[in-house]
Amino acid sequence: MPFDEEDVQLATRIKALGHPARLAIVRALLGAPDGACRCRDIVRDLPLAQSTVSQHLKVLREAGIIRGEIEGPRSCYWLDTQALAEVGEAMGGFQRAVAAKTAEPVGACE
Amino acid sequence: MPFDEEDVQLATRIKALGHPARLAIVRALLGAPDGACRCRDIVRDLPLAQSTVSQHLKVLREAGIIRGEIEGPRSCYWLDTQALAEVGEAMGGFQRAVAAKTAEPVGACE
DNA sequence: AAACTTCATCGTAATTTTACGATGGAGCAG
DNA sequence: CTGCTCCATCGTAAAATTACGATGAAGTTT
Repeated sequence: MPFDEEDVQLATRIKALGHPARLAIVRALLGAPDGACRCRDIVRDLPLAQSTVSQHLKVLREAGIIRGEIEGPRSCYWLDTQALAEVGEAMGGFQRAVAAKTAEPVGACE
Repeated sequence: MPFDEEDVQLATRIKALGHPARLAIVRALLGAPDGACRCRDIVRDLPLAQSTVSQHLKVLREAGIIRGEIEGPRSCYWLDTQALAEVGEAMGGFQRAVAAKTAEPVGACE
């Protein structure tokens, strides 16, 4: 895959967020009143089997979006705020570029 | 898939952006000096077969990120600025929520 | 010790994604 | 009309994703 290494990582992170369940997980982590943890609650709130949720957590972990401590029974996850902010930054860049363009509509098309 | 319809659409759009090639396509469209079009140039700039690029364009089109006119030879694509801005907005929301949290670090974990 | 809860992981299956070459349609150039 | 370029689509194949249930490890409770 001849693509920029940095782009591949960004794409991986974006892709990790591209699933309703994982979106829900990130929101749950964001909304956690304590620092950021949680886990069995996530399973309880999602309409998915426990093993499937665990798998989604793994995807997010491998993409670097979240971090986790897997000690014994109660595991614990929290957001990698840096990584999430980086993705947000990239998207914000798109949004800003789009805003700058919206003045000049389509242009050369036919 | 018992998920909120709105979340499914958002996830689909995010997912569509989660591939280096499609990221490159969006950037090319953003960087186009004319309004927004282009097509053979995209193929030329990507290290992928023409049919593969066409498929990526289809993914972006079906996710609502881009729109296109497929008249005869020179097809033409442009960004759905609204849709892209919406994704950016959702991500920006994450970024902002993260920024509000960064003061209070981890919290309840062990 | 025995039972229970909380998870990660494994095995499995169905579906989707990714990528290519081949094919064929549509317009343009000769 | 013939050939050319541009591109969507089809057929195909390999790999990844998504989702379950089953299993078993690691603490906790009784």
